[in-house]
Amino acid sequence: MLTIQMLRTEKDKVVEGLKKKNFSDLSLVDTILSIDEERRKIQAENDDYLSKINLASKEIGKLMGSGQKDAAESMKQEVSNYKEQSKLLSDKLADLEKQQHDALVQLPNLPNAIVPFGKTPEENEVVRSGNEIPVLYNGAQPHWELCSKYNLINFELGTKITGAGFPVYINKGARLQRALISYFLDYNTKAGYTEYQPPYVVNADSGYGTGQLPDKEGQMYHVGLDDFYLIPTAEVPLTNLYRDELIKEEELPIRMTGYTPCFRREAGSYGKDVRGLNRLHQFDKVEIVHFTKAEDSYAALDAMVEHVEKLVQSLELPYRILRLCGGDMSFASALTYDFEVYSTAQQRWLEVSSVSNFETFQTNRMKFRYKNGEGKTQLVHSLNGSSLALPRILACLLENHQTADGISIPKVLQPYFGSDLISE
RNA sequence: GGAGAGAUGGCAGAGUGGUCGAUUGCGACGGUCUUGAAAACCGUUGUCUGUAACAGGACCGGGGGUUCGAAUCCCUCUCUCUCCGCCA
Repeated sequence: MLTIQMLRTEKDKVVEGLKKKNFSDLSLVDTILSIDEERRKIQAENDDYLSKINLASKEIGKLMGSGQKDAAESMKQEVSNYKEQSKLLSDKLADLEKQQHDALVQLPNLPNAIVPFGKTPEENEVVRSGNEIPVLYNGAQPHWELCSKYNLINFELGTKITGAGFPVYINKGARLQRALISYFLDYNTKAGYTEYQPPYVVNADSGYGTGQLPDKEGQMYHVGLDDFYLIPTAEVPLTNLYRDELIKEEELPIRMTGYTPCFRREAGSYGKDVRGLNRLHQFDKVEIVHFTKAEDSYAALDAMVEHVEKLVQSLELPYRILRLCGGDMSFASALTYDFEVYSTAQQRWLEVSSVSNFETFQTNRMKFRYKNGEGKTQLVHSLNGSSLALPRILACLLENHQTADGISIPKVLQPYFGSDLISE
């Protein structure tokens, strides 16, 4: 969430940013500021009463000690008056604090200056693209046909044991997926990311920390008996590792990578969007998370984009990188680059990674801070990205690398997969 | 799952109703001494809120209560440790 200090000192900038993000309820800013003003006024009044109570209590202690019971009794009477006043004010204060917080979390992050104006995905900017779109042989098929032709993934079996959107990977399909995960993790750790295996289930505090809760509650699977949530992405457990931490400047930057399954309810999706591997309720993903000092986060974002780009390039898939426009960006992001690979048989672009700088939006809510050289505490900047989401990569590998003889495996994967071809 | 013990500042660890936001040690930072370093000695060293700046206020795992006054007493939740049981 945005800091109240920013709203107070840079209101115009905030409003301008919210407009770019197509946030409609701009009056919320004034509402928050007036709550804040009231809140501070009440707090000052209440603190004054508390101060009087503290002083009087010390005085009573002294009076009791010197045997002046009558004087002590009359002061007790005085204190109880103060306490009544203070009780009223502190109830009001708690209410105002809650109002302010509830309103503040509704404001999205402000977009960076280079974020394009726009409302829809069509207005995203293509930054660059790479690898040629292949010309497929006559008789090429979409990936779901290839999955059953080579017995790689069985969608019906998943439907039987769980439901739609939970595919079963079999034989070479399972092996290819495992090869991709190992390759991605090795690629990330070689670049300096530390590998983590976090829990796949998190508590509500973690959900709040990264912003899935309260608004996107319906997107996560909830384990009611224990009040846990299945993670929708490794970003949630990895980023929350540093919730409520205060670290030294020298500990930054922190770079983490982790492979996890991801669980998403995807309520309301339908049609060609969910065909085959396009959109699933459970899928695998390797994530990278980066924490930096404030002044380093945009250089870190560029480095992450370049890192993911080289990874996609190495898979020999046609791709493009988009800079998302204000209206298409996520709630928490200040700047996002999406990676899409081209699904040649479906003739559409599929998103396989989204790399974002959240600046202090997540860390403010999480209270993740560091002490800078001058001994001042500052909010850490957080960034994350996928590297990469598995199913759509798998789909595009199958479709783009299919030949009449079978599916050829990109060079970088061959050591992990153990072969250069999937054939019947 | 059963029984017991515990949770205090970056870490260790005192503190069982008032002068405790908290003894002390370690660590860290600054200084003296030294050619330099170590040692020794002196000093500083939590977070949040609030203010123009002071002041003021809150915080001893979370929440609630008793009291004029709570780290200290009571209730409750969470977590950790020890023993027993079960188990990949």
